[in-house]
Amino acid sequence: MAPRPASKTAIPSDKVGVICRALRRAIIEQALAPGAKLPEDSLGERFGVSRTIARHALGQLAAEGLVELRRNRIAVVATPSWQEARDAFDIRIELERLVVRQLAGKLTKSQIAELNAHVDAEDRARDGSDAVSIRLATEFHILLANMTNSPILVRYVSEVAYRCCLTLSLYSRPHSSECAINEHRAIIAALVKGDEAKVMSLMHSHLDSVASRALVAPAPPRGRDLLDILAPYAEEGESERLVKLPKVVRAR
Amino acid sequence: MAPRPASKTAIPSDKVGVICRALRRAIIEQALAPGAKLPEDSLGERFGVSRTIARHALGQLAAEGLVELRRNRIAVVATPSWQEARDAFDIRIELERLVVRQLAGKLTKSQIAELNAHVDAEDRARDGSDAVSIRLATEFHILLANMTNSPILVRYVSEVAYRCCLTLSLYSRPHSSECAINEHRAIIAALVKGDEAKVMSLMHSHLDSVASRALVAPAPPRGRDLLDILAPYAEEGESERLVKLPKVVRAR
DNA sequence: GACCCTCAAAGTGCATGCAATTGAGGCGCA
DNA sequence: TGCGCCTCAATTGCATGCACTTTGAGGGTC
Repeated sequence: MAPRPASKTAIPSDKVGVICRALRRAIIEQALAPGAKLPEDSLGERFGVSRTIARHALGQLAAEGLVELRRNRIAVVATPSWQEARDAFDIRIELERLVVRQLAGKLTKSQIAELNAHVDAEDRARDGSDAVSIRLATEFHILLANMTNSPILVRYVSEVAYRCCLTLSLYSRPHSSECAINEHRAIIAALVKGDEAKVMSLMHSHLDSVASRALVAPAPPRGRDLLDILAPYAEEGESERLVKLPKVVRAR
Repeated sequence: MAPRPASKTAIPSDKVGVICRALRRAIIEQALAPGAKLPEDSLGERFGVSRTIARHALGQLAAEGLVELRRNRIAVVATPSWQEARDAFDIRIELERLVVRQLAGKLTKSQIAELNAHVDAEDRARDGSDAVSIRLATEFHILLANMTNSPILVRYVSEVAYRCCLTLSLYSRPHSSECAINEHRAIIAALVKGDEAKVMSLMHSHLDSVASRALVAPAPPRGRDLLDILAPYAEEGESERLVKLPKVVRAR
């Protein structure tokens, strides 16, 4: 075995998990934009593991919908269609309504404190980069899900929240997020008060407004394949011609 | 609804996918009961691939919650706790309400025919093994999800349905499923009629009744670790003692 | 100048090999 | 007999190697 550089391997390494978490975070902070290439060996080299492990991590992320795997091709950060984005938000709304329904009136003092602290952090980050704001906002929802103590719910909410985050980076215009922060505070308040119906409706309208602020037009383009971008402009029956446009247009 | 481009989520049509599908099916038909061991090399040998591939498949199934992966230990078919089963059903109810909401009044003739044909198949299988009935019932729900043309929704519904199926094999007593079949027919009828509210409530009560028929008592035991079974019987403060019981009791 | 053909470089698909960990049976001891 | 330690086969964790596929750059042709 290759001489391992003094790493404290006494702990269960879980290298795949490490890579997954790193990539997830990079993706939702838009350090890795949709369409970015993720070659196995670069990944392996970057994280000090073999291609085998990098590959395994990519497989997991693909199952979560954050990465697209095509046979014999380099993996890329997923580029969800507008419709998929809309679907993801629809699912998310239902799941998070479930979260707050389970949580209403059941939060402990320390949980409430934790939530408030998180929103405070969101507040402080308002002047920072959009990417960080988006990540914090997403993490607020995941924090909530965690408090349900339902591993399944946590997993689904996290996954779908990450996906939504990814779509935001594709379809969203630069937005101000103050309102979102206030909505988070309102949700906490309703949770504490224990008003189940109220908090479900708050969560619903919160996510709905995030979605509709973000997914304004079904006009996608950024980072997508030129062919896809041009498709809607093709006249009826012209698709054949489009495919054969000169190289420069077909370029990726 | 406008015809949506078919899912491009055909991830790997390769060997990993084949193994995953085979194992999923074996698990929901209870050919592989919860707790059953899944050694990488047996799997590889059985499917004519190397351990690498078998391992990858196990990773995917673990991400779906059908398999439990413990470091340096043989993978086993998952044994969800009673609470996890309940959580899975709760999530499933919300997701499937979403499915029928999207589908109400929008089914094509051929889709309706397909659904009816499936329920007929369920009917015919009523005399067969319980395992097949359960699988067919599950596949009815997945068939519905497929008709939404939302890859994300399909994936989540499938996953959670498989999980529920798995829990049925753990906690359910032998049950008669005629009522379930009739409920399926009622759902189709309401879908055709386009009564959104009605079909959502039908789906809700259908799944709720399946869940409550199945998850009767929070008393689990089959196939679980002895320690877990004995845990509730431990007196306060005795847990320490329990852990140190002689080997024969700790046996798995 | 645009097209097409060829081919090497880059990258994936998968099997295999070796080290590390586990747990089950065997041996000694009370 | 019963309990604990020790050892070894079984099994996983991971890296590496080889074959195959895709990519895209260069050069020849019209």
